[in-house]
Amino acid sequence: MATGRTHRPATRSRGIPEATVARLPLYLRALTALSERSVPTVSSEELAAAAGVNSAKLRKDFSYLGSYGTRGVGYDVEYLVYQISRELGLTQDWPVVIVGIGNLGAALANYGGFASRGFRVAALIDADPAMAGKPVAGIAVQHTDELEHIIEDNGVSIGVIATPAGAAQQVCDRLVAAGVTSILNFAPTVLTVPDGVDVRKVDLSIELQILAFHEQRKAGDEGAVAPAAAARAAADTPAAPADDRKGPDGDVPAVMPA
Amino acid sequence: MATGRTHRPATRSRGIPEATVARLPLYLRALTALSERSVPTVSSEELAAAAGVNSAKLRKDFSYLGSYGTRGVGYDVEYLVYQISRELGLTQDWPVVIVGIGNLGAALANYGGFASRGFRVAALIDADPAMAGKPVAGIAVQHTDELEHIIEDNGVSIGVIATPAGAAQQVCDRLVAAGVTSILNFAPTVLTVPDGVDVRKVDLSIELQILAFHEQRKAGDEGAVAPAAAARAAADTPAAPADDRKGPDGDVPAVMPA
DNA sequence: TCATCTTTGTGCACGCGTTCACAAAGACAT
DNA sequence: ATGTCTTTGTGAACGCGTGCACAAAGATGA
Repeated sequence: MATGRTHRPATRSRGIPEATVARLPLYLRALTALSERSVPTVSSEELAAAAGVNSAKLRKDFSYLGSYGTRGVGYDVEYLVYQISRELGLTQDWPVVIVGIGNLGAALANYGGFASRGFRVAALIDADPAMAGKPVAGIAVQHTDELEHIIEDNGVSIGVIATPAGAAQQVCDRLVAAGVTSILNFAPTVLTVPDGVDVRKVDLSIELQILAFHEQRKAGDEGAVAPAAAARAAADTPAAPADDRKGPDGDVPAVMPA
Repeated sequence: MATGRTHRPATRSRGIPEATVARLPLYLRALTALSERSVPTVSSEELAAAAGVNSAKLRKDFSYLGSYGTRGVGYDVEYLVYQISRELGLTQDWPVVIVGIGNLGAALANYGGFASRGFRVAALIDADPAMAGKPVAGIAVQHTDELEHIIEDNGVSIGVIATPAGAAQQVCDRLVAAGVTSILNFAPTVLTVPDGVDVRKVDLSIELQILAFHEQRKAGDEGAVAPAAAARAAADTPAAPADDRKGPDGDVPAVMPA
């Protein structure tokens, strides 16, 4: 099917909106699930529901790819999986290094999402000499001294930073100097990078704070009657030393009291 | 200094743009750092640089809070820390449950970001009976059977899902039924929730795929399709990680509202 | 008191993203 | 072949977020 494609939109690739790019992985996931169930085609309506978005938005997104749906029928699942994978650059193998093998780093190393689609953990790097050689997720941890070496030998262009905040910028600088041009930052810090380097950040505490904002607003709107949460939360609050203390959110937390 | 604050705008709380809310935690972090260094006041320019945003944007953001800067001087650090904390609802203590204590769940439980500002891990929950009673981050893991019990007893309104994708929706349904109205989802699935429940998702594989897209585009721009080879060519600026000073702009926050 | 200087707060314009609504395109049945 | 029915692709309008640029506000000094 879809053999006689005269030519692809090609030049269109340039202008894919950022918001659309951010949704492509979502579509890809839904499509992959359909593919595994051997569903041949899917309508924008169905796929949109599966991806949790608006169908008009989905169609517009696909239109940027030079979408190839069939009116009256829908989209060919396999074909779309291929197109999106290609567009996202997942048809090639991306070696990735993870720096900072603490709890989070180890969790990331073990995360299946890495290996599943186009990504390969090329190395795990940690500053602690005691970690060197220790296997995590089947890969021996290497010392930070090897960083530049590893990046170059493996042609790594994507790095994941899971170090404490205090070390993040320094690690970032070294990664960039060694040739990394895309960074996924889990450390709660603002990273400064030269032009041409992409940084995306994942920050748990920020996400929680945003939720807290909305949660508070809900409680206020409802006159504090909705969930039996607000009332309880206020009354309760055991011990906890003068929480006036805002720890340096950067350093590895010494497990909380309680 | 800046003591005679007469009254606050109060009613303004309603109309804070979502984009602004998402940046408040960023400002708060920068301000907290300043506070620890006992810096009394800060200008929008300085604070913006520390938070990695545009100064005009920052001023506009603060204006939604009914900002209280002093022209010709800047903002009072302590006062602003308090205002933002209050706006985000961090002056109260939010009990949080983490469901799914695998690698990621354990990492989250150990993460200092939780305890540092207004959040308290009320319980760790896992479906594996073998995990029950086992201490993680100083807290004994409880079995899923206790979920509803825990939520109610502790007045929990925020839940974190770190289970495998397959279990996420079911866990989500139970959390919501028990009274949770805000969910932070780490499972790679689209969660369906009733109106009034907020869901924010953190998805590693999506973040990586977005990076891969840009990485591929960089490589393509350079002419060849050599993944890391071309990348290195672009980043051949040797050393000098000193100060390339460039706003980390051009990239959007990691997660957007579902 | 007045002039000058710094920095905030915001009106305005612009661009991006979302959504609606519908014409065009194709499948399918007769 | 022709008509009907389904679903795509997109033009257009709208709303939100961003950044510029400047007037207003207050500090500071003479």
